[in-house]
Amino acid sequence: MVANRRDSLIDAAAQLLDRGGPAAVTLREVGRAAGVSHNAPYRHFADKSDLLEAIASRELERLADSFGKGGGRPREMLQAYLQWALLYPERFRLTFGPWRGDETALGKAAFRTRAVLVEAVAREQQEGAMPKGDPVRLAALLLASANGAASLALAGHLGRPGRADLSAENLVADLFDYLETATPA
Amino acid sequence: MVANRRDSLIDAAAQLLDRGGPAAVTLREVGRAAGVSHNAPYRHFADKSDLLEAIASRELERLADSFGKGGGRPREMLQAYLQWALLYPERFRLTFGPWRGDETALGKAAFRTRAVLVEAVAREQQEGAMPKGDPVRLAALLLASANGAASLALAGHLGRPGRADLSAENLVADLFDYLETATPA
DNA sequence: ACCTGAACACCGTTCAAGT
DNA sequence: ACCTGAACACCGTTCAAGT
Repeated sequence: MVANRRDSLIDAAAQLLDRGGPAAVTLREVGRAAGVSHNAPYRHFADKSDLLEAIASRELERLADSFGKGGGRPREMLQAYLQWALLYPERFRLTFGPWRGDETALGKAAFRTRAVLVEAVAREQQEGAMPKGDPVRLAALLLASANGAASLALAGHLGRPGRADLSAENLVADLFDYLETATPA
Repeated sequence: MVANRRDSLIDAAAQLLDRGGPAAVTLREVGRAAGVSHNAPYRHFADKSDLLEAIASRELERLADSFGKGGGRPREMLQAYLQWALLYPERFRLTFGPWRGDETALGKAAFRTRAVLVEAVAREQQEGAMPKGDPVRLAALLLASANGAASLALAGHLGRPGRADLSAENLVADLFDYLETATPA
């Protein structure tokens, strides 16, 4: 049942990430959790950044899969996106944080995730439920809004005492409502 | 002309941050740039996080000031926000990244920055240029969208070959256009 | 009150060596 | 091909000591 060593190292690193952020992902602790020495990971990853990148790549693949399930509507996809981000803050920050490489597995996974959303937006447009226009650009706006809403919510930049309605979910819902209003009948 | 030591330490730290991110902000280098020993900063900041928080706090104050200038319209404020974020990526990520404290100077500075935008949104609504509704919530959506657009642009999650129009500025402009269309005449 | 130098524990990475 | 243990340079933080 145990996957190959590379996968088990990614598993261990992801769990450490969830608990304490990127700083808690030390190669010594990763090795200990996987039952190997502290520099055995260097046989599978170029360095620590490469290991973190492998986590992000896996998260993007899973995100694309979750987009595929459900009714295939943009609204549901973005809500799934928010649930994932708020449930796994560190994975979210890592996945959509800055990269280094150009044409890595990460870039391809990100492209696939976006493509699923773009198709859903295009369908919605044809049904007259969203404004016309380039679906790639509209999907980018949706992703940007959800990303920012989740980021600000996690950082405590949205909430203030007595304003529980300022949630990431509500902000994204507002955006969809505005888009619906902006769609000619 | 030299400010007090605390300010000069923040200056040095901010420059190191711009060059190499939070990891490049080592207390040894900060001390060296400020002409003191590597642990003199501990007389002015509780720890490294506290020093980074001081940078973020200062950036938020400056952002609120820049919001105050110009025509006082939300569209211009958000464009100023994007320019700052794209020009100083590391300060942007630090400022809107996760915090620890609750009621620190950082929280107050963030509140002030948001308040300026909220007032501008309320004015726009009264002029019939933006949809009615809670201006706090609409301002939060604007900030979230701009934040996410800048974040994805910086991370390379927006661009792809031959799609230079997928910029943070354009996405935010699209949002303002949708909001205008969604406003009854 | 503010600063210094030494010291501690920790980390990423490299390398010679093992199977 | 994959792993280990020692070693190196570096870092955040603490502490005894100075002015």
